Amino acid sequence: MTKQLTFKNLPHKTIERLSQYRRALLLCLSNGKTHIFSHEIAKIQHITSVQVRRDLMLIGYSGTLRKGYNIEELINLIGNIIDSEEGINVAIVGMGNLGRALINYFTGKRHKLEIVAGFDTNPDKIGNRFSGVECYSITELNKIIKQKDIKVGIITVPADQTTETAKTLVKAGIKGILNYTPKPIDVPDDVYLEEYDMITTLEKVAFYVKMSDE
Amino acid sequence: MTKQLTFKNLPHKTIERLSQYRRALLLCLSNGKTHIFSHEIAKIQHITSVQVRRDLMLIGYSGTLRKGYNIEELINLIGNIIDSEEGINVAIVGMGNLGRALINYFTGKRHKLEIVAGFDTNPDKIGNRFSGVECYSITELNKIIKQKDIKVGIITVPADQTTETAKTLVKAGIKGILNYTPKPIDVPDDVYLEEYDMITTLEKVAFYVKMSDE
DNA sequence: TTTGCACTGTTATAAATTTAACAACCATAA
DNA sequence: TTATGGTTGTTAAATTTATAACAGTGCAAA
Repeated sequence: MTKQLTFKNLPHKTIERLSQYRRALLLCLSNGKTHIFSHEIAKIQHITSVQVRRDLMLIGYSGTLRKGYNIEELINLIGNIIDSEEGINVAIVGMGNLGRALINYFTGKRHKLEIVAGFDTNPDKIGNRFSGVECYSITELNKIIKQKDIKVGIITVPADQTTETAKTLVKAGIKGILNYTPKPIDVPDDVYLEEYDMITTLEKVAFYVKMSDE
Repeated sequence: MTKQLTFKNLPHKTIERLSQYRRALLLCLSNGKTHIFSHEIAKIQHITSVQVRRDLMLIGYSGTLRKGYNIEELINLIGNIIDSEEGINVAIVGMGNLGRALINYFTGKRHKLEIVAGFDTNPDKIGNRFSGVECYSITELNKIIKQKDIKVGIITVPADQTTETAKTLVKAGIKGILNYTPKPIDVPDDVYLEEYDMITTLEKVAFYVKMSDE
């Protein structure tokens, strides 16, 4: 009869929104705000206040009537849910523009989630650091992944190297893969896979723009 | 009683999958294949064959029993649905790593969808070409958008410039925006907006990796 | 022929997700 | 004191999306 103690069955979309709420809340906090209403969060995220309240209900957080939610408390709670206590190490395979862009985005922002290695085949890149992240040869991938206890791999290699890269990562014992190439990959069931295809998204935007014309 | 002639109410997810089917089909075609079964498409995309058949039903395409779908025909049909006949011009605002990565991805691949301009504030970039795309000063944005009839804008600027960039694009009359910064933006109802946040996705992967441990 | 099989196309059902509806609460003002 | 208004938390309904079930079809083998 007690509240759930694990968060294993939170809806996927709720997990995504929690991450977004946290980012928005951190910004509010840095602006000196201490409390926030559900409709304020909703406005920022382009969703309804009901959805916000429902998500917070699912994680068992209660606000104060007419005062809203305590921003700091909520940030901490979301952290307890989505972060791993001991932190998770991440590697980027493919240090081209996209790989380096991702490193810039992340570096120094999420202390519980750190990019600790980059990999590439280009000898000019190997040995260098990009925003503080060292680039290794892909031939060392297996070794480094184990050495640094890397659990998540981001694939940003050219499309034709995607399949091979994924295999290498899986063989090295990676637990989660985020594939940014347009080529879908196959992974064993025990590896969590998320794929995002920028071309698809742009084509979708173009489609709805076209539709609005007709 | 006739079949639908417009595709305005295709599910959003179907639109996304159509784009992905096409990409997979183009690859198959270049490998010399002429026909494909629903379960083959499904395997590539990590979905079920039912879903594939359902999507194709929605767009009114019929395959041949025991022979599958004609790849070339299907590619053309998908093109008729999601592409705009006269093509759509796209601009990228923010020619950092991410912007340049996107240009590399797209250039020369989608003839009905072309990146025709980049914008930045950095004087070192302005006037240069990146993978054939010229970089203009952001002060010229309004002029160039109209001159080149650009309908879609991709935002890849640093987070703190996001809001301003979005405003500028909207004011210039853009019809669709794809926002890759972690900062949500507001746009009028007649502008189609798609936001994608790389940090959220990585945090999601990390969450499910953490969960699989517990 | 006939039977079985491997597909497609479609309708029916289920699952996931969002939205609506509303009771409960309490600060404030009349 | 009593009403008003704004906000939370929760249950119910609607919508969207995915899955299952199955009829229909025609090739291939017996």
